[in-house]
Amino acid sequence: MTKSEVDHLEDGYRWRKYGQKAVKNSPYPRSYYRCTTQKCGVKKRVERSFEDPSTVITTYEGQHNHPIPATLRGSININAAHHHHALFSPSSMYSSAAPRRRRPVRAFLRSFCFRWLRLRWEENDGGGGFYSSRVNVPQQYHQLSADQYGLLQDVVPSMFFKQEP
DNA sequence: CGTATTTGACCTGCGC
DNA sequence: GCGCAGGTCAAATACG
Repeated sequence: MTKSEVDHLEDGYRWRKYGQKAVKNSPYPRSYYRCTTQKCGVKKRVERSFEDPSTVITTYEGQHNHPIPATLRGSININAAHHHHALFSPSSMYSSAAPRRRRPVRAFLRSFCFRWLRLRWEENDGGGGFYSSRVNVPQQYHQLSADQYGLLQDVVPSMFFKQEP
């Protein structure tokens, strides 16, 4: 979920739109995209929240079997960082004070973890919020820079979501 | 021209 | 079955 004026957020990959449908009980349509890289079956859905029209909901399905296209590497979403602030997106990897300076991934993960925990806490209904209070960032990710967001996207959810019995 | 998007038709699963 | 909702196809269209 991302606060954004624009519907389609730059995430480092190339997408081709293949459908759009009306969503019941919502004035906003849902768009369907496929990754344009051959043999990569990743899809995503994009829709605007009808409870909170200032946020867009992007749902990814599958895992990319290829790196981020070279033409987009290193220039992800720098401009968009001024217009919206994602809970977890490439734009949130750049500090607002110095948008063009990349933050180390480990620092980014810490701040993301904090925001994520706070959000879960705020919306806690007593039933479903599972979380870990500690984040162990695998060693191999310490040296990654923000332009390797695609790799992070694959590992971050498994680091943060801890299912409790 | 080649490539991406638009958009109504089509398909599929599900509840009744 | 039937109707609805979600998901996909593909011909037409737009656009560089």
